[in-house]
Amino acid sequence: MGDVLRAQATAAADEVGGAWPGELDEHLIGELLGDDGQFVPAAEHRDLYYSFDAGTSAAAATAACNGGGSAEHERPRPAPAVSRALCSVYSGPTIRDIEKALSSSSAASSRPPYPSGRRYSSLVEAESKYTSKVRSCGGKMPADGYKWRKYGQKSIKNNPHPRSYYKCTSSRCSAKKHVEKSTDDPEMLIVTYEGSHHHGPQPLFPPHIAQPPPPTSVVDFSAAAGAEPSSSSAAARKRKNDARAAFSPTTSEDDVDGAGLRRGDAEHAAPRRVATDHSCDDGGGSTSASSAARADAATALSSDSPPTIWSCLDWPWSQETLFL
DNA sequence: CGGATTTGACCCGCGC
DNA sequence: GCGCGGGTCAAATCCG
Repeated sequence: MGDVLRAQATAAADEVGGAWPGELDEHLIGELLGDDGQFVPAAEHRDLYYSFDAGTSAAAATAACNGGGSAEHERPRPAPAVSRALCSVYSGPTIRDIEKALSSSSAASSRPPYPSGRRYSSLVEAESKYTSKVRSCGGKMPADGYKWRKYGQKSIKNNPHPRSYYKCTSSRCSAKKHVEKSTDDPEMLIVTYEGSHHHGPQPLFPPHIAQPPPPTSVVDFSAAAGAEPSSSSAAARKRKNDARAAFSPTTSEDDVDGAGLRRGDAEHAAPRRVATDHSCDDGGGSTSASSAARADAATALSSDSPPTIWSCLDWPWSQETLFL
């Protein structure tokens, strides 16, 4: 989880400092992340995280997905292409989500940290389990920067939509999530995260996808991902490969209802259409959404986008979190 | 052929 | 103790 947090914290710092990554970033990240990589809320920086109001609503998320629109806060809106791209890339917990989770769990302290199964869940589920409502883009659930493997699907009582179960593909990572459609609003995906990511980077924009931003806004994937200090080129290569994997269309998070296309179907039905059709509602599955994200991001980053483009990333913008 | 997904079976906790 | 429901496993299947 630390990697996402680090990236978000860096983005937040960038929002304030205007430089990426800068000394402020490193300082802030250092404070945000504890020695063990766990998120440590820093009250003095709270305003940095939440310079926008609490209304990171699903409606705003949809607006972001659709390329801007009704901005409920004064923050500069992302470029439409980048907005859509990131919408398709990240849907994980927000800083606010995590802080809420930690604050709520702090009340119920002295519980084992990472529930790894239902044998523990009844005891510790409030510790590192939280639910987010994510408004899907055209029925697709955007990737959240991690690589997940679906390991089960179960029909749930009182919900016509089956629940899909995912594990993080990292071998030593116990993070899990399950995704189901809301009974009230099928456009809303209820994503329940459980456990934490213990591994390194799966950054949003690996080098093979997009040119790195200008020097003033270089995205340091190794740092942004919260990895331990780079100790070898092999580790660096692995991180890059992980980054690639994070972008690979290996999950079918959009296929929450089990009625989606198989990978090949989704990928080949219109694999490049959405790259030019700047629509969230591409109907091509997460694969195509990711392709669109990559294409848009590459376009945004390699074109005349401002160097501080990352500072106005309004991500994650489609979260309503309900902590259990 | 390796990796990811699907899906039925199985396990376990909980309520009655 | 039993049944129900949720979560996980693992073989089968699919795809690049």
